[in-house]
Amino acid sequence: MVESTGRRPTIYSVADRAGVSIATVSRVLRRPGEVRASTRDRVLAVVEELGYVPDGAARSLAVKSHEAHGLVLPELRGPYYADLLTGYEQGAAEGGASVVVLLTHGKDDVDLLVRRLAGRVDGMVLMGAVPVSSGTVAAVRAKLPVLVLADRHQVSVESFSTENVRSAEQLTRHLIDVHGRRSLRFVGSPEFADDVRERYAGFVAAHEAAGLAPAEPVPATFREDDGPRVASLLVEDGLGADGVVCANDELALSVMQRLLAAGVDVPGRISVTGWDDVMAARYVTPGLTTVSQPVRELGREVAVRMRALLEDRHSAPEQHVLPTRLVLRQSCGCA
Amino acid sequence: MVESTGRRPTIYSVADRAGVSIATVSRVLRRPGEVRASTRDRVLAVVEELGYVPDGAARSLAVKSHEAHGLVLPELRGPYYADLLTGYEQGAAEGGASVVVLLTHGKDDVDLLVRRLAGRVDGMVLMGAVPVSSGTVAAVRAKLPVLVLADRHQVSVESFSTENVRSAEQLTRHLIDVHGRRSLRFVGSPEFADDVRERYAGFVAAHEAAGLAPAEPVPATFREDDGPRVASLLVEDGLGADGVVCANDELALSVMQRLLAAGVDVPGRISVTGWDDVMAARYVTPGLTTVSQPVRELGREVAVRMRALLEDRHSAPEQHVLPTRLVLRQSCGCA
DNA sequence: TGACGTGATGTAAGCGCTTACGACGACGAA
DNA sequence: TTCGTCGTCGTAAGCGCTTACATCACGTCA
Repeated sequence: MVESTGRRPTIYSVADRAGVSIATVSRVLRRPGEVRASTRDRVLAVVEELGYVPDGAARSLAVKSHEAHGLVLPELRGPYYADLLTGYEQGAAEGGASVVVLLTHGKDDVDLLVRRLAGRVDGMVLMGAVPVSSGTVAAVRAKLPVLVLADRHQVSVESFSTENVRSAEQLTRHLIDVHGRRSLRFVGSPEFADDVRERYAGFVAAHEAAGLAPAEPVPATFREDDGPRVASLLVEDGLGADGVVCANDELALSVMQRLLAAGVDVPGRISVTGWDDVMAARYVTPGLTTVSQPVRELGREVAVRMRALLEDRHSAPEQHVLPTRLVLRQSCGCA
Repeated sequence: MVESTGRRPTIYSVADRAGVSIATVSRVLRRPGEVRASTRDRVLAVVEELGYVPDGAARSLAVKSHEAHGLVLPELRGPYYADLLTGYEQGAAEGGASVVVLLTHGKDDVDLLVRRLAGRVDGMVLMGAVPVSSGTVAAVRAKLPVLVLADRHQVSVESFSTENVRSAEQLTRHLIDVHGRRSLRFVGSPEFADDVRERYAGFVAAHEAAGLAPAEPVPATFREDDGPRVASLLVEDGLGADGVVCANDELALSVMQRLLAAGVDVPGRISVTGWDDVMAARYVTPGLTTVSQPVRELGREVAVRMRALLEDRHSAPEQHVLPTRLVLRQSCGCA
């Protein structure tokens, strides 16, 4: 039975009722081997009876560890962040840590929130796209290990990301070499995020290797809302383009749908590719050619690395890059 | 400049350096109005100089509040949980609380983890599908407010969910009345989760209202892996069925794709419907008829309610049900 | 001029844990 | 018998905050 009279039970109530000292109660819970079986059982019975759960804050204060990691993401749309969180949570849980998530989208005091978060966790991972000042990052880094995702700008801070440049180059070359495309457009804003920048860099590299002049990127956010605009832009363009390399699947799906709705033959007249390999990519017609990233593994590896950092603070920052995989479907022109 | 010599700064270091007592430092940070402007500035300067961030555990211990909520979900696949988390995080953040997520999938000591979590948060929301013992739920409830999602089984605990029975009935009736379907199958395991049970109940109700005999459900999980099996089952069945009501979109998309691949005319020969309105539902051909749930709002409302409970513990448990919206596309037979 | 608010700050008592250290009894060896 | 040794457990000192209360320096007002 759970007692619900008045205040919540503390280690003192348990000790009292079991006729032992609080030290013994603590030992029963943390190092059962150090206490005699008979007293252990007695204490555990009381713990069960009172429904005692040790207070995490008090424990954290005593052991000087929050047993929690912070994960700061801009939002949670699409499978990318969700998979990342899933992988990270798993990796953190393996080390007995829980993860507290902070979603910055729609909040205007991100810097304050991040600082506050820094007081409640042992380590923090920051998505590159998160709008946080470098001053805040510095302050937080001085206090605890920080890992950054999908942003290799700052060499001084350790980062994780998936490969972008070479995959984008490979994808672009596929369109040029295999499908004979000559007038490609890149959709996305390279200045918006580091990974978009890298994907565009790969796009450019493939053009240069083929002796073609790369077009300027067509600016767009990651949202599908931008699709219609981009699609009509392409159509009004008189369809000078014969291929569209989009910064992510959401954009690609939206563009492709509008193109098809406008009677444009995809991929006959124009190829469309995305990035991320979302679920919809394999259900649409034509199937969307895209790049698949090992996001879950990424999350897990970051968590594992974080745990290592927490044990051994002094190791040089490294830049980790995980490989991606080109997924050829029909939207590029493949059968 | 951030000082990184030795230990992290505490409220004592700040007080020392600013020549005030720790009480004043605390006041500067929490109730700036109560301290003279000149000392306030002096203290803030030191705070900045040392890069001081108050320790959350110590604060929690002193104020007896963790300023955090626990959110326990089975996993994070698909948009449902992600949206839920997004909405919840927003609602919690408005009250100054952060949210720590616990994903139970793949963990074998869920009960222990949930109990431990209960020691680090002020309130907890549990997804109905989470595999946690009722004993644990009782223990946690004795300690802090608990809200349950998508599971109205336990009347004693307050729950939130989206409407299922009537929407499912409406959807099924649409297939029967508008599209003249006479032999429908329900795909999903009602015993698997409470919401599936309710959706099947609506399916049955529509049949009874139309004087038809409802078929037994075709068991399936929420995963798309089950799609092929179900599809071939339907085909081997000689296509006695002329419609499939699936427990969610993932299942529906998978079934539909297999059906189409087998040369079956959807929706001509057989209707397919889902539940959730995932992104893919509006990109596939034919567009997937489904039910859209206000998941984000759900999350937010749960968070708001939790905040209310945290302030006023003694209010009777209520059962909240949010309305859903039928989204007619082409997979049911509509134009 | 002295009693008295008033505002600003310091003092100190917790909050509920963990753990180093010491006390104590039982037990085996000398 | 006496003296380690060892297993078991209690004592008490923190961990870094918040906040009730005490204190103190100033006007203010009669």
